[in-house]
Amino acid sequence: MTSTRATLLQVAERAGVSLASTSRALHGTGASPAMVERVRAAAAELGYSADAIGRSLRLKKTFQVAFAVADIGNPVYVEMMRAIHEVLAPHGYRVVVMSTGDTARSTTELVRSLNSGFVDGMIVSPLRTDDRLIEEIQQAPVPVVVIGRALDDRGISSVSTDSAGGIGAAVRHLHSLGRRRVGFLNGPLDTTPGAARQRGFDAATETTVFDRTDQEVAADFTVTAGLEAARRLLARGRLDALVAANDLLAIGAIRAVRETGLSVPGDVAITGMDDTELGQVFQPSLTSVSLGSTERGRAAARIMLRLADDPDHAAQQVAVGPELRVRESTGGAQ
Amino acid sequence: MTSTRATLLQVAERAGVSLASTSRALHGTGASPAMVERVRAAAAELGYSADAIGRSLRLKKTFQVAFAVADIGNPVYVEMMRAIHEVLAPHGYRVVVMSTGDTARSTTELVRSLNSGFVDGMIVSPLRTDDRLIEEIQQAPVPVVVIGRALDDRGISSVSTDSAGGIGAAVRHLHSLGRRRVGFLNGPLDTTPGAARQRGFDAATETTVFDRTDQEVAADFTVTAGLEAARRLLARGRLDALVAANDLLAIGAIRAVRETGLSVPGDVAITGMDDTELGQVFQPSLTSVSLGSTERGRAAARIMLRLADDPDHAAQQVAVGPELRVRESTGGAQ
DNA sequence: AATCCGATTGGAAACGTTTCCACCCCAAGA
DNA sequence: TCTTGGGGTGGAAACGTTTCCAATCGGATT
Repeated sequence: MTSTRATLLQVAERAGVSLASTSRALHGTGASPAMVERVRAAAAELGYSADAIGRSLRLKKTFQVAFAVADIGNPVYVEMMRAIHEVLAPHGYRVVVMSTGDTARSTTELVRSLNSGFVDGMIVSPLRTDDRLIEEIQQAPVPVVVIGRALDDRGISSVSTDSAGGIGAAVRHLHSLGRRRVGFLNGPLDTTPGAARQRGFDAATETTVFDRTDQEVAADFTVTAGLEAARRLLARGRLDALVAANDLLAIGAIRAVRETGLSVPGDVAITGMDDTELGQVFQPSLTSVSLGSTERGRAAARIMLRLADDPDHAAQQVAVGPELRVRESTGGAQ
Repeated sequence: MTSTRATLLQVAERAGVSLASTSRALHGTGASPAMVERVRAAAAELGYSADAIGRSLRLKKTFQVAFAVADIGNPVYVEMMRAIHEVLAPHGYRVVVMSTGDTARSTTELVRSLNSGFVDGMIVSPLRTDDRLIEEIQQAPVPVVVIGRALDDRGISSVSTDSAGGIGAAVRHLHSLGRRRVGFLNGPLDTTPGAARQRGFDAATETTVFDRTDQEVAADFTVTAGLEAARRLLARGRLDALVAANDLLAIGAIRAVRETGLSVPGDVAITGMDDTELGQVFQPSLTSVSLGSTERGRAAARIMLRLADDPDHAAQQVAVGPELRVRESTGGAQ
C-alpha cells in the first residue's frame, strides 16, 4: 500500500521507447513483435496495469453499468442483479448498484445523475413512474433499459412481462380446482406492479365467474404487510382461494390463514407471484406465477450490451411471458 | 440522447470568465458572490453537471467502493450489501458489486484487479483464503476490508464474528432443552465459515456431554444440499436435535426430518445460523444464531469510509458477537 | 498620495491514457 | 538509381477536471 502504481510513461521509459509505442504494444495493434516483447517485459517488471480512469477519460467509456431498484434486498431484484452481473461481467463491464428510492421523483433524480457520466448505461426498474421520469429517461445521455412496463411507444428500451395475464392464469387455475370464493391480496395500487396486477384480477374475475370475490391492499409488498392485510381480508368472510400479488404477501397470507385454524391448501388455496426461491423452499411450497426475473435480467443486460456498443442503436423491447408453477399451496405435486 | 453533455469550459465561455474561476464558483470556494451567481446561471442554462471521470482523474478518487462476494444471491451477502450501500451512499460513494468466484485463487485475481484503480477501496468476504490472497490484500493499492476471519495479526482491516462461539451457543441451547442426541450439519470444510463452524461444534461437544453425536457435510451451503445431507444423517440413527451451519441447510434439514414422519421441534429441534429473513418467515420459524450481517456490513462500510478518507490510517478491526434468536424450530416462543 | 495587504481572478499544468499525424526507413518495382 | 509504398515509430494533442501560482484590483492604512 506504500508503493505507488506504475504508469504507462514509466513503462515507456523503462523499455526505452515512446509512450505511443508502449500503448500500441500493450493494446496489441500495429507494433512489431520485437517492440511487443520489449514493452511486455518492462510492464511485467513494473507490475503495470492500465489505469481505468485515464483510459475512461480518453475512451469516453467507463465499462460500468448501473442497476437501480427501489429495494436491493427484494429477492426479485437480487435475482435480476445476479443475472445482469453474469451477462455483463464476461464482457468486461462492472455493475454499480443504486437505489431509486420509492417515488417517481427520486427515480427521476437518479436518472438525471447519469449526466455526470459515471456509467455507460443504466438498467432501472422503477417502482413508480410518471411523465417527468419518462422524459428524463428519453433525454438521458446514455442508454437506459427499463424493466417493468413496456414503453415501446415512447421509444424507450424495455423488458416487460405480463403480470396482469399472470394473475389471470392464477385465477383460472384456482377456478379449475373448484374454488369459488376467491380473495385478492394486492400491494400499493399506485405502484407499477400493483396497478398491473389489479387490472389482471379485475379482468380475470370478469370472465371467470366466482360465487364471491373480495380484495385487500397491503401497505407494501412484504410478509408483514401481507399478514396484516390477509387478516383483514379473512375477517370479512370465508374464502377458499387467495391470490397474492407476490410471494412475500402470499407467505404472510399463509400465516394468517393458519392463525384462523384453517389449512393450506385444504381450506384455502393460495398463489403467489414472482416464483422466488423463498416460495420454492417454503412449506407448503408456493404455487406461484413466474415472471422470469432471471430471464428479464439477462434480457435487459443483453440489450444494454448492444446499446453500449452502439449508442445510436434503436431502442429494443423484449417481453417475457408469465408462467404458472403449480406446487403444494394449491394442492399441486411436490 | 442526441445533445452532447456540457463541459466546464463551455460554462466558462458562456459566463465569460476563466475556467479556473468557473470551477471555483461551482465548487464553492474562494469566489465572489457575483462570480458564483454568474457561473451558476450559465451552468443552469447549459444543464451542466461535472464529469465524474475528469474529476476522478484529477482528484485521484473515484468515489466508488467494491463489494465482492462469492455469491451475490446469498441472503447473508444481500443483507450486507444493503447495509454497505446505506452507509456509503449518503457520503457520495457508489457501490460496485463483484464476484470473487469460489476459490482463493480467483479471489486473489480480483484483489489484484484493484491495480487498475477503478475503485477507492474494496470490501470483500472471501469464501476461501490462502497466504497468496492475504499477501495480495496487504499489497493492494487501496484499502481492503475483509468480512470474515479476524486478520489483525496481518495488519489487515477486518470485521469478524465468532461463528464458532455461535455454534456453541446453539449446542448449549439444545442441551438445556433436554436434547441428548445431537447431529451437526455443516457445509464444505475447506471454506472459511465451514472450518470455523466445525471447530465450534467440536469444542462445544467436548465440554457439553451428549449421549450421541453425529455429523454430516453438505456439498454446499444450500437448501438442496442440506436436504440430501440431512437424509444421510438421519438414516444413520435417531437424533433429537440438529445444529445446521446456516439457515439454508437448516431448512433443508426440516424438510428431511418431516419426510421421515417426524416433527419439528417435537421430535427433532433444529437450529440454523445467520438469522436470515427467510428463516424468520419460515414455518416453523427458525431458531438461529445471528451473526449480525447488517451490523457487519455497516461496520465494514464505516471502516472503509475512514480509510478512504485517510489511506494511511492504521488497519481497523471490529468484532461482532453472535446472538442466539430462539424461535419455533426449537420450541421457542412465536 | 503612496504603500500594502487581502480578496479575486486568469493562465497553465497536471492527472493517465489513446490515437492522429508526420516521419523515417527499408524493400520492391520501374 | 530513383521512386513508391508500407510498416513501424515518436511527437503531440485531446478527453474534463482541479489547483498552484502569479497577476490584478480594490480599499484601507500610513
